[in-house]
Amino acid sequence: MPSNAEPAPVSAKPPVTLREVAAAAGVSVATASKALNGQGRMTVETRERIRETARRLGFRPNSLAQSLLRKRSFTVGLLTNDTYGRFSLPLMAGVSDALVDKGVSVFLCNVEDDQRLGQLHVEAMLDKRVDGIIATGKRIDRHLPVDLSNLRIPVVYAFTQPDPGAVGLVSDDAGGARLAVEHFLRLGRRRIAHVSGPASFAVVHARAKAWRDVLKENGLAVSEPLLGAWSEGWGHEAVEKLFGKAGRDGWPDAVFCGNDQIARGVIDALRERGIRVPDDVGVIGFDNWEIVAEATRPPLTSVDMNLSTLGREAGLALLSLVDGQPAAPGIRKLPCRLVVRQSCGGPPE
Amino acid sequence: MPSNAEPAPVSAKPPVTLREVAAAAGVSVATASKALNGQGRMTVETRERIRETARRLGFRPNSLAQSLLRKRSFTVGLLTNDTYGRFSLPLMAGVSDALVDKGVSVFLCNVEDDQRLGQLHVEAMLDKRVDGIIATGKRIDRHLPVDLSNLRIPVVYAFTQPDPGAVGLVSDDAGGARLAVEHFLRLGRRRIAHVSGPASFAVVHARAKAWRDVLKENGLAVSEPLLGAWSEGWGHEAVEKLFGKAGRDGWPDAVFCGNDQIARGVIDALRERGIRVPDDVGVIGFDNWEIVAEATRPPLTSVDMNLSTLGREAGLALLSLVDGQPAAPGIRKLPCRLVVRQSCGGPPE
DNA sequence: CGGCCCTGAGAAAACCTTTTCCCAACCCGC
DNA sequence: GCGGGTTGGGAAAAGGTTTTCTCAGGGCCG
Repeated sequence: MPSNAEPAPVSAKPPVTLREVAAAAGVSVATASKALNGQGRMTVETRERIRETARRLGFRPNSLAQSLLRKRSFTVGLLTNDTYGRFSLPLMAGVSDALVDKGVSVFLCNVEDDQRLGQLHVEAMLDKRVDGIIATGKRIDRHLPVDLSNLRIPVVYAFTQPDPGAVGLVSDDAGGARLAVEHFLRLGRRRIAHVSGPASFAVVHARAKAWRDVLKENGLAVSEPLLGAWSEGWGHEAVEKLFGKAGRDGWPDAVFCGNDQIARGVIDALRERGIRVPDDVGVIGFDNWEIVAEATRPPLTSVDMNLSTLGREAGLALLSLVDGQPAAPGIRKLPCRLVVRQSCGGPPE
Repeated sequence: MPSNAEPAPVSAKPPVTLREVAAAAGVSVATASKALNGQGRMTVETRERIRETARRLGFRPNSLAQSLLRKRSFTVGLLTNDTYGRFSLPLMAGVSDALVDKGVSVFLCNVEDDQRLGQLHVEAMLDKRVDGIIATGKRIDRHLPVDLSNLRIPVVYAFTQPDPGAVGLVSDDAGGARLAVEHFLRLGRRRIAHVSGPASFAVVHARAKAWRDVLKENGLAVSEPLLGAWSEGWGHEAVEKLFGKAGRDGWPDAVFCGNDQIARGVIDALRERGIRVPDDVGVIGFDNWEIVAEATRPPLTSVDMNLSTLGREAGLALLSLVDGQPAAPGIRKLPCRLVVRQSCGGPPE
């Protein structure tokens, strides 16, 4: 039973093709193509007439057809296994932002830690003829569960362990740690403890080494870092270890934490003990996870890894690789940035 | 000066085409295509020979060419303006997971709140002939800064305000609030306060209304909800308002919070006042942001909006729209789920 | 006035796959 | 032996664009 007052379908008419534009302008498709791309030779009038016709008809070239011919799809794949963490999102946004302006779109590929899923996504990308792939992870020292080593298209690794000989971008963790410790030193702090995550993370060692190096360079006593978990709970425990012993003289006057959650735990635990932050002890975190850093009391000074810049750089690096520019393989470290809030206080008077 | 010991290029050889497979198998491309797709008629031997040849050569059909012909690209666009929040990530992962198995890839489009960026991305999607678009936001009651209303391809809205007449999926905030309040009631709590976010958010009212409704249905006294910000700080303030007045008798024995950060603030503030959670007061949050919910002391019972399920459903809904199945327009609400931890205690003895 | 070059534009191939139509050969029954 | 049906497989068009080649006409120089 046909309905007689059906609303117009949402507009099923197919997109305008170049052929239609050419017909409407009274030229051949070849000429139309050249007119729109600024190629070939023709009178200014012809070119303008075609352009105007295309505009009037709302012509937009079919990317699929273009890609098929040019062997460039203006598309890249973004692999990640960090779908619940907070690292990948700014990174992905950075990639996307860097590329959208160049007309390149990004396929989101969530591979978790699942080999099958990784395989599936990589094959889908290859079939769709992406121009390149960016691999991203939640850990700088771990591989994604996929083999990207013989892919015939360029690959850039961002915030994850690259294949040997590939180009990788990571944050400069040691530099970030330096930033923090040197900030403490500038403020006159001298007994700077370090509380960080599990020893199984490479960044833990990189940051700890930088912390120790800066202390040594400044002729200060060096102790062992306290390694535990990436959690608030561990921050509490660490405070117990550091400030549990009697004798205020042995207490640190600054704590550099491996991430913001630990720092949060440290600050809370210090307050519960009646130790003032920043007056008695300064605290610096890592990651600059704003929602945590701004909720601590006082707000937390923290090292920002500039992940969206990292993503942006990764996108641009991939693009130049796609354009055939050879890139120096190896790992490029991007600087961190210290975001100063109120957990370190000012210089001593 | 040509180098004489150059390492072999990473393998610049182009992918195997169907034509090559056909030639290798000694048949025409038509036959090869039919053999691989299970179409047409030919002897079992021919079919197997072609398949074997394709396998041996590592043939993979060019999606671009297929898409061009079939007028289906097996790609969809995912628009979001929540690149730093925690809502979009599980949602995006859900979409991606639901689609990858169907061979559909997802374009990530970060539009922030930028009209230009939105326009850019939508045009790129259209040019790339996506089969459909999923629009996602960080707020259920706000539009994305793009017009998706006359697009000739299907659009599904997930966790954002849909256009009238479009299909939208959101979480059932009222249902979620019910879950929380009824849980309190089952545990014997009777004086249940509600602390939530800014009145400018629609969800604040939806949840508050459900809270009030459940109380009324159970013949309990109803007060005004405390509306403020989505922050820990507001949780602290709210505790001051609720528990500042003398007279322990007037105090609530449960607080239902509009999100986990508020709940965190509430729990911390209660502890600072020496009020025990859950013994004296039960607390429930919203969002089930694990990293927060598990860090509160005690760990926080919270309402989970099942965002990855929401994403999955959005993906499937879009797919069936793309397949031409008409979908009932309007907003579909997906149930929430209460994740019980330790901030509510057991039933009273 | 003839040859040459330049200009403006079109025809056709190419990209890779799918699908429709077609054809030759073979088998069967009469 | 011949018409009709079936079987196995190929030719060609289609999808939308880009690019190379070709070509006709006109202007210029000698």
